[in-house]
Amino acid sequence: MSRWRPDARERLERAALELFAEQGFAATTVPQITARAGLTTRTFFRHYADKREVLFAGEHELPELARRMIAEAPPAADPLGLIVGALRTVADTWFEGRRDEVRRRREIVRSDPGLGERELRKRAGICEAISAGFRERGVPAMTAALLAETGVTLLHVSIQQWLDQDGDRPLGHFAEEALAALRAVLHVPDPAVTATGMSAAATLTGGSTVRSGRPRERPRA
Amino acid sequence: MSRWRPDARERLERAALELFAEQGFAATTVPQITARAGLTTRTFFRHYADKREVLFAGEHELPELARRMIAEAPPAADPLGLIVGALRTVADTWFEGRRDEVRRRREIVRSDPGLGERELRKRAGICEAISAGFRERGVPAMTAALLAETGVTLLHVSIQQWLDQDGDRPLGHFAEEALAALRAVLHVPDPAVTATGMSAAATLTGGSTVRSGRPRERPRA
DNA sequence: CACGGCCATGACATCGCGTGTCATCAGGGT
DNA sequence: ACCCTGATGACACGCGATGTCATGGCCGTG
Repeated sequence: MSRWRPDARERLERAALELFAEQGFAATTVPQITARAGLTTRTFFRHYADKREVLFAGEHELPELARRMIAEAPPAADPLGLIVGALRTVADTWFEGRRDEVRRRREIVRSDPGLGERELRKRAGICEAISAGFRERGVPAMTAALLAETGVTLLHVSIQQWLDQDGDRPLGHFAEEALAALRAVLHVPDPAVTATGMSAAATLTGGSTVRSGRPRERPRA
Repeated sequence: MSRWRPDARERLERAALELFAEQGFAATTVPQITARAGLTTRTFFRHYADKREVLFAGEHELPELARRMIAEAPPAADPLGLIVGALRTVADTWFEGRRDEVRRRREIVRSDPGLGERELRKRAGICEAISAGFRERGVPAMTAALLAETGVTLLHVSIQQWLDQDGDRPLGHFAEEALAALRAVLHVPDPAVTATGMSAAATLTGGSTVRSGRPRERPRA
């Protein structure tokens, strides 16, 4: 272990984080990162598929972990219970106590559309894994997909509230609140009002041209 | 109208679609597209922010349309009714009758991770627009976000089933089925079964090292 | 009808990302 | 001692994406 310092990935991630915070993601080049880490550009791309990926390292196992959490749970457990339990576990073991760090990360991701896309892809990967886990327990495909999407949505929505709050209510509280709100909103057996909503939507859609106009030169970052 | 043929965008999109179908998205270069369209590379990027965007042209107004559909509906309408109505409208006016076309598009998007990311971003944009529409009607932020995510999820899940089916049930049927399934799944009390799910999750999470392993050189397209 | 601004496009240059390829050099097993 | 493995450096290169300037129809104005 004399020729190369053994912590290449750690150095790369640290350097990238620093530079992204200092001068933004788009303005930071890979050579800058590798220079600060004492490595070469080629080495960077041996560790990360692209420049964005350096921000999402460490989450690579989440899909597989999520799938196992769902698939290997006791056979008798009901699906929603699994979602709620997983939500609580993730909230406690992954997020709680790291709020400022998560906030800083969110700021970086928000600053660049490309990073946002990558984040969405990661979420979709976890979602698909959860869905697969449910299918392994015999849950029909559509129900499995809905359970997975709902779980991921509940976590995402509650995380946003958790990060935006002024106080310091734990993430779990927001998750419970989100589930309660979702339930409240879906229990609506009022066909008359539903019909009103339909007609309104149809009115707005019917008369408007759906395809027209063109964007000019796009205002990029 | 003699110096330039006036349908630059149409030609670009047609050429891009053809080339993507012929030789794949990644293997197609922008110069190839512009050559077939009789234009230059620079012109391509005047119309589309990046190579992927040429596949998503025409959806640019969807977020604004969605926001208006929600925000400008009759004040008395209940939120879920709006979602259901919008779902039905979109299913009938946007998707119905285009199943093969939508299938082909899905195949292209599936073939490239970058296209998948862009698709997710578009979905997220529509979701945020719907959420904004609900907030304009006074719906609390968390509820608005949940409604929007739920609506988009229902549409997405039902579209997948609709595309995968052998028969030709209309998309609306799948949407109704999805809503019913989501309700059924959420219509569960919170007994001790939740604790079972929790313990299983905790067991799986507790003992495993969360950060380890590294991907080798990634297998790109 | 002539002038001039507007705007879409062409032509050119350039930067950074991402990849293929080969050489180099540690450690470990035989 | 030998070779294999595996991580890294060094170099080249193609393509995506952008800035800048030139060109020349279109259209409004006087």
